Amino acid sequence: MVTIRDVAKEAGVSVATVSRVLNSTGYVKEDTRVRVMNTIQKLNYSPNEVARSLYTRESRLIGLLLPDITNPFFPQLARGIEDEVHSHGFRLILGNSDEQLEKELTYLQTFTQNHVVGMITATTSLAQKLYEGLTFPVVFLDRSSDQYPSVYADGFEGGKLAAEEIIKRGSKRITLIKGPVNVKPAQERFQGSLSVLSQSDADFYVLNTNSLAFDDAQKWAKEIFQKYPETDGIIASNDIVATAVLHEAFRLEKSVPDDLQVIGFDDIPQSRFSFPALSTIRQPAYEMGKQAAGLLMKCIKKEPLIQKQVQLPVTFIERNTTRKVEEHG
Amino acid sequence: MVTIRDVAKEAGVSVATVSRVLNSTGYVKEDTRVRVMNTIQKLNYSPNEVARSLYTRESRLIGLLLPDITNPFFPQLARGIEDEVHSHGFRLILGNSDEQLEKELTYLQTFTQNHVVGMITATTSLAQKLYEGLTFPVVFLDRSSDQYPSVYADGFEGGKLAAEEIIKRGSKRITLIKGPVNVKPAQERFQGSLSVLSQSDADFYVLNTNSLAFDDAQKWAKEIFQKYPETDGIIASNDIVATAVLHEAFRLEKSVPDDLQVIGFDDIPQSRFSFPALSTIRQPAYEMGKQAAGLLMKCIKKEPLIQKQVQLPVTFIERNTTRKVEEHG
DNA sequence: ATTATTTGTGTAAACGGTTACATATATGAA
DNA sequence: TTCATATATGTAACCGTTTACACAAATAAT
Repeated sequence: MVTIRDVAKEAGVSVATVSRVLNSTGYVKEDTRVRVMNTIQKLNYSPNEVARSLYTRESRLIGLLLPDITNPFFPQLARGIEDEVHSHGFRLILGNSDEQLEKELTYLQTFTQNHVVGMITATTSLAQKLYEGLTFPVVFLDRSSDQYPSVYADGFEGGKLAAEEIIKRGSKRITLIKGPVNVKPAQERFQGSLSVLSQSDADFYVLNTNSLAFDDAQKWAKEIFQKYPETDGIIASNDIVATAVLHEAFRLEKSVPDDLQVIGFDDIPQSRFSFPALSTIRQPAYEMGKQAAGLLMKCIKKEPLIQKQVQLPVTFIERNTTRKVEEHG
Repeated sequence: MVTIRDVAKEAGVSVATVSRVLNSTGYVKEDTRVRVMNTIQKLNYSPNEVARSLYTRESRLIGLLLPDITNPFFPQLARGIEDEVHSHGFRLILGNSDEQLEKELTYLQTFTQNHVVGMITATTSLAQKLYEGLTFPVVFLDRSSDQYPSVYADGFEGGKLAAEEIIKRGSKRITLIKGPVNVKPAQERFQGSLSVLSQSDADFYVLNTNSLAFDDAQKWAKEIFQKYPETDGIIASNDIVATAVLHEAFRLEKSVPDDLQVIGFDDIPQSRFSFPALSTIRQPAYEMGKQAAGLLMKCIKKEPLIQKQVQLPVTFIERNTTRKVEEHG
């Protein structure tokens, strides 16, 4: 491995000078600058980030903690983050927490030990105070926090929107799927929908669930049609659950959207490929990731934050699991 | 930040001793061992990975280079890798290459500069020789290589399987979607299917495409039914494309699987939620990730590899976009 | 009792950068 | 000319670990 000393010797200067041209700091004569640059090229030298990081006490790494990259909502977030931080010269250390405290701790330690300059977490921090001792800035994503900068979609509004749209389109016996209690965004949506439903003249039934995973979704779907067969509108906790519901509805030969309307949440990429294409409340996942990363960049560069909390708007994406509103006018 | 010296002083020993208990190397008396351990606990000391890495010249980081985490096939791979390496105490630096040489280079440099102990790449290495100068082991995933250890599914066999199954189930005018030429696994599948089709008595039409992305898939789908409206069987280059095809078929009110059979490739998680549920050739993505990581672990630990190339079997997942074989006898 | 070996611990030199400080020369102002 | 300042470069300390080496005490072997 070629070190800064090799370059210095070859170029006939001191390591300090090489360091100066590398970082464009201090004074260095143009002649020597090009000489050093040439030597760097010639020796194919690339500075050791670890050594740099040891002295400066910070790396160019950013920690990213997600519940589970396998859940189709998160790759979008991750990609938005990656694109943004990459353009600033930072790289990501990725961790899946599975919403388990232990794994979360492991990664917090990893991030600290590796001198990350900041982190973004989309995990329901089971212990917010874990983050207090950290020496680097933290941005919460897909979770709100009043202590820390955070980026999240307006879940409550999204929940309201879903309920309003489904009512507006004529559902009278609505099933509201309540996501896991420990997943905060899911609860906010739930509360939003609940607030609308409880003031409407529609009957409604709340189904309690404890997971948002593929494998469980089908189970909930079956359960709904058993327990509440006359339901004519389902507000799912996310698109995965909605898709499972759709699937089950087809199996039971229910006609969507004529006899049954379904609304999802998230607008994951594959939702528009379901049949019928899923109507859903869209969270701008990629954008959320980008914004969270942007916020973190500012924290890192110690620029003042205009606003610590960024709440992104949700939108109703009208596709084919809901009826056209004109039809019902 | 509490350092090893703080611990040493507090425990009344030298830094060497602390290091010894940390790494369980050399001799250290039981009394002092527990004393040091207690001090570590008391001061909440956690060793600085960067300093460690500088001296030992290796970190506990592993580089992971993917084409695009947003493509639903890759999160599965990533998760398999993460689970495996995590259990060995390693962490991941994640990069998206978008199959661009420049980004690939950036990450190769990042990995080197950060002293990763190894890397896994699922990118079509545009320049295999880039990997020659690397100081750490590399495992290719979802790509075969005879130089480097690699883990991949049997794409050729998968392609054959798809063609065989669709023919067996009675399609006579088959459309074969040829994925992007630069995506090797897609080409292998294509070749596999081609080899079967060309020896069969079915008519077939090959559609050239240059992307596997969501956004383009719908375009190809429309194109197929325009150019070859009488087709009664479509072999898609992956599940995303297959889903788009399905969607378009529904729009055109084609009956699947009665008038049109569709087979995908990959078996991404959401494929079983499409309607009709997608028949597909399954690649065991999670398992592939795990195996690749396992191979890398062995390389890192300098254990001998029993086999450098791991080819995982593909399987036909019979769902509802293909007819039952009995029906056709 | 003497020597060899095992056990236990400390000192200081790495690892490869960055930067405070020292020094020297060039340039400009008085 | 003389002093102040800007420019240019080098020396060495430091970041927080690991480990080679030295040394001493305890234990085992003769």
